[in-house]
Amino acid sequence: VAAAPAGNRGEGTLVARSRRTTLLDVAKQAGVSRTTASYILNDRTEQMRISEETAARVRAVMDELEYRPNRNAQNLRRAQTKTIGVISDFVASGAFSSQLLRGANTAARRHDHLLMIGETLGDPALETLLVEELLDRQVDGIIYLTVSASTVHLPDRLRDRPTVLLNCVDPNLDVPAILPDDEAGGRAAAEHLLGAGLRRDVWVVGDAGDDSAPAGQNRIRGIRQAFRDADADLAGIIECSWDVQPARAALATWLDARHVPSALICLNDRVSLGVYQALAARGLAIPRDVSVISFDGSDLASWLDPQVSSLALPLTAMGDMAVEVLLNADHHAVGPLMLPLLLQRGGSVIGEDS
Amino acid sequence: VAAAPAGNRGEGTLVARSRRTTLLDVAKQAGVSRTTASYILNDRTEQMRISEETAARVRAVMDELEYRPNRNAQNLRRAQTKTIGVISDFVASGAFSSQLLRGANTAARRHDHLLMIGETLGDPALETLLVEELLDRQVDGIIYLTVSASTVHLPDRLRDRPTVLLNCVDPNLDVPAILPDDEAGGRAAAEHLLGAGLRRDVWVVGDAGDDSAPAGQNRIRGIRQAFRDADADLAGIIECSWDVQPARAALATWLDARHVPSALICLNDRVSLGVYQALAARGLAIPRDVSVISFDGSDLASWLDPQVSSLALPLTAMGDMAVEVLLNADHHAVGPLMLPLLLQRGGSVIGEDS
DNA sequence: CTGTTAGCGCCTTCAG
DNA sequence: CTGAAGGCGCTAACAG
Repeated sequence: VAAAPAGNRGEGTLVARSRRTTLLDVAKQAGVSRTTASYILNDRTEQMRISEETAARVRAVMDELEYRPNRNAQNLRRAQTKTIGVISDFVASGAFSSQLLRGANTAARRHDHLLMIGETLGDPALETLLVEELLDRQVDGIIYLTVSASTVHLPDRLRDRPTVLLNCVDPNLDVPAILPDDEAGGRAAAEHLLGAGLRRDVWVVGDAGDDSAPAGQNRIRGIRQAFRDADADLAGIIECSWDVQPARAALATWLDARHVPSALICLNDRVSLGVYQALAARGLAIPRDVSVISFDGSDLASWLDPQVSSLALPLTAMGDMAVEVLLNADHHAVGPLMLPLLLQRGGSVIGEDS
Repeated sequence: VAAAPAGNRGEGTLVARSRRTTLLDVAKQAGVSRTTASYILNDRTEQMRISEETAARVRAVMDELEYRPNRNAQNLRRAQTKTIGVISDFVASGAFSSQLLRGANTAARRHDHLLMIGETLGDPALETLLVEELLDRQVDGIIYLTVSASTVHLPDRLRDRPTVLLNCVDPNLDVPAILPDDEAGGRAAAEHLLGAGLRRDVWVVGDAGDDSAPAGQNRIRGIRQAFRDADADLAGIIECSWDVQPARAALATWLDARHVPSALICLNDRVSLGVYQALAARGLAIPRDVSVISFDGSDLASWLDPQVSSLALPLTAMGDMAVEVLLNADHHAVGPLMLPLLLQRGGSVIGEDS
């Protein structure tokens, strides 16, 4: 017995787990043919006119034996894996991508799929590698997700595979893409202020960004539209990058040089935090002295005091839709699909009851 | 020819993608046997005494034909998949789990593995289902990750599979677990204050939590130890749950009833934000009037003004280590493995230069 | 180094 | 409903 081990693991590095029960085992145990068992396993009893009782019997045996089909065998045979690949630049960038993932995950579950993720960390070489890897594994489709830059260049290998862009677009719009409707969001934000009677001396905080990240431009365009439609005037833009410290600093110097505005539209929630800090340092109260409205609808929005009203990105819905589009192969419906931002009310706009 | 289609897609729903090049194609093209090609593919040329030149030739053909091995076939044959399953309760809960995932992901890459993730949303039924699903797919191991409760009951199906617990432990400590060393972190936090001469009137903000989430207890224990060792006294604990509003409210009422403390130890960064808000409302300056130190080292810590000094959880390192332990099958090294928290300096403690 | 043979577990004709 | 047969693409043992 002591000498046995060397012999019985002749199968290279193969794990010696006790052989799993196979479909043949089930068939034998139930006294039917492997063929029949297979049909029952795949719920194709009707086509083959298999009686309900034998089907039931076989299923009982499957339960009893705790039979589980070998996914790898199925995969090999069917050349598909009930798996969706996700290529993402930064999975770890906060709740942002996480929520997209959650949406995708639950939708995938609905269709009996699982997600396989690869994080590229913005490295093109790593991206190529991960795409290959995913394709090798015969994923049924790929979701290309990005958090930072919104305009991307889709890897060639994906051109002829089922692919959906999530939170980004490709210059040649020949692939379905799921995006937030920032322009409509901008309109909604502005209309919310206008509805509260804030028609003048309203400023945007944050810069428009460049073409590769058009969210800012779109939001601002929507804001301008709404003001124009209401015959009101957007006072201007206080330029700063979209983060806490820059916003804090920019608003502080701006307040030194100017006056107290009636309302501020912050291009994201982090900017809002900076704005809150700068206003607090001046002893200005929100919303009594200044109203604030924001974008993103992240946790941070609800942490501010008072909570900032924010147009929430439909992240989970976007992730969800990405999977649906991918699996329903509505590849005819190419081009961007825009989901609306939803106003998440806080108490940062005058007249609001939080 | 017009009648052909009905016949040639007899293979059910099988996708009709032009047949990929197979290992046999490569072998033929290179004028060697399939066997040889296989050995070369798997870098086992030495064992089989295959000449360098034929190996090179075959590899050249592989490149030329853009040959990629069929992972499903390999998987079936080898009964392993170079894939790691991740079971997580809430992937979408902020940067927290995301960073764990990032660490795991890069480590997996190092070993040529990919991650497959299942989010249970805290639902036991869904958890069971996902575990089955992952096991069906023959993942080489599973990382069981949790964000909320730290003490979990590992699904039975995982007992006899390679498994690593990430950020949690199982009551029967028979499975490797990766955890942050909160007690040492607590000591470090306290020592940082003590080193700044803050020896009295130091309060903890946040409650200890229950046994299922021992982070609070551990941090507090560490804090007490350090104070005891320094012959100083921890003044007490201001109880509140670990979130912004509760902390803000608790500290506000506490300040009403008491006095201005010399320093506050916040049990996480969200509590710090609440504390900052309450102090600001009283016109108290940080760190001039009150010093603050915190735990987690999240983005939020760097957003505060001044940045709060925080003991950062080693999240990516934890994710990384989880994969390493899993793949190196150091399953002998069972029981918890604790990684240290690192002080991330802000400017919230008196005498610190931010 | 080659060729053969065998099989991983499953799915799908096709002829009973 | 059955049984036989073929094959997905790759790996491995074995006898040349």
